[in-house]
Amino acid sequence: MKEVAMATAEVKLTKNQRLVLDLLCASDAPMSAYSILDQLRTEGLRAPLQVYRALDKLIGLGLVHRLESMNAFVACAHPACHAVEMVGFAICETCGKALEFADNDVAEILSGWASANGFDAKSTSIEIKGTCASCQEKSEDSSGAE
Amino acid sequence: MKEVAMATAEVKLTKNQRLVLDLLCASDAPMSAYSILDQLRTEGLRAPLQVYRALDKLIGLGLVHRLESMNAFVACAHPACHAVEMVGFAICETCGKALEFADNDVAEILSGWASANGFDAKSTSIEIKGTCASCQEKSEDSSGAE
DNA sequence: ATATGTTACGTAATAATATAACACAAATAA
DNA sequence: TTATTTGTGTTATATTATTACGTAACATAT
Ligand SMILES: [Zn+2]
Ligand SMILES: [Zn+2]
Ligand SMILES: [Zn+2]
Ligand SMILES: [Zn+2]
Repeated sequence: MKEVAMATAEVKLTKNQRLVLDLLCASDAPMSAYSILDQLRTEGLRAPLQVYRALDKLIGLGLVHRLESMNAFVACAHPACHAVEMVGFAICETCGKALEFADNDVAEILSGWASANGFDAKSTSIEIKGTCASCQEKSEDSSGAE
Repeated sequence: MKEVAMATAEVKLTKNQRLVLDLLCASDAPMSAYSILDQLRTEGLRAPLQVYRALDKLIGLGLVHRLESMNAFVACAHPACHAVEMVGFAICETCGKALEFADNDVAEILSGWASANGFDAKSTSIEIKGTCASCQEKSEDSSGAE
C-alpha cells in the first residue's frame, strides 16, 4: 500500500521534516538553508545536511518550493499548484517576500513551446523580480506626497 | 554621450569582458563562473572576481544571461530578447545545453498578472528543465527499436 | 523472531559558488 | 590639469551545497 502526499497535514513527516516545514510555514518570507539551520539549532539540528535532506523531501512532496534565483526556500502557499504543473513567484527585492502564483495560460503556452520544439519538460520555474505593492506605497510615502 | 549596447560586436569591452564573452559564445552549453575561470587561466585570469565582474557587466549589457537554477552563464543567443523584456530557457538535464526562447504572449500574461497585483516587475526568469529532442532520440535508440 | 530492504539520521570533511576590502591603474569628463 | 568614474589584481572570507561514512528506525517477508 502506498500513501499519496497532497496536503500539508496528511503526510507523515519525520521530526526534522516537520521542524523545517513548520518553520517555513511560520515565516513570512523565504529562508535560506543556513538560516533555517540557525533557527532550528535550539531544536537539536546541528548540520547543514539535516536541513538539506528535509528540504529535499519536502520539495519532493510539493510542500516546499525552492526559489532558484535566491537560493532560498518557501512553503507552498498555493494548494492548486500541483494541478497546474507550473509555479511562479513574484519576489520583492525590497522586503524579500515572495508571492506565489499559478497561471494555466502561461503553463499551456510554455508546454506548447516545449512540444513544438520536441523538448520533454519536467518542471518549470518562473521568478519575477521587482517591488511589491506594499513596498511601493512605502517608498511613495517617504518621497513626499503626490 | 552615451553608448547603447545592443549587439555583440558593437560594444567596446575591456580585455577581461571580451575574454569571458568570447568563451561563452564559443561554448555550446552554459558555463559556471569557476569553469570560465579555469578556461581563462592561460589568458592570465587568476581570481573569481575577475570573472564575476566581467559577467556582471556583460549581463548588464544584455550580452549574457544567468541561469538561476544552475548557477551558470550563457551568451545571449536571441537578438530580440531585449525587445520582449522576457527571456526563457529550456535546459536539458542530460546534455546540459540551454535553448533560449522569447515569447510575447507569456511576457504579456506575466506583466498582466504583475500590474493586476500591483507588483512592479523589473526582470523575469523562466527556466524549463527536461530533456531536449536530441537526447530523447539517443535514449530511444539505446533502448531498442520501437 | 530473523533477515532483508528501505528510509532516515548524525557527523565530519570538503566542494562549489559568491562577495568584501583594499590599493592601484586606465579611461573619461570637467 | 584635476576630478570622477570605471576597471584591475590580490587576498581573504562568506555563503551555499555535497560527499563519504557509519548507524538507527521501520516495514515486511520468511
Ligand atoms: Zn505551490
Ligand atoms: Zn516588498
Ligand atoms: Zn537573450
Ligand atoms: Zn540534451
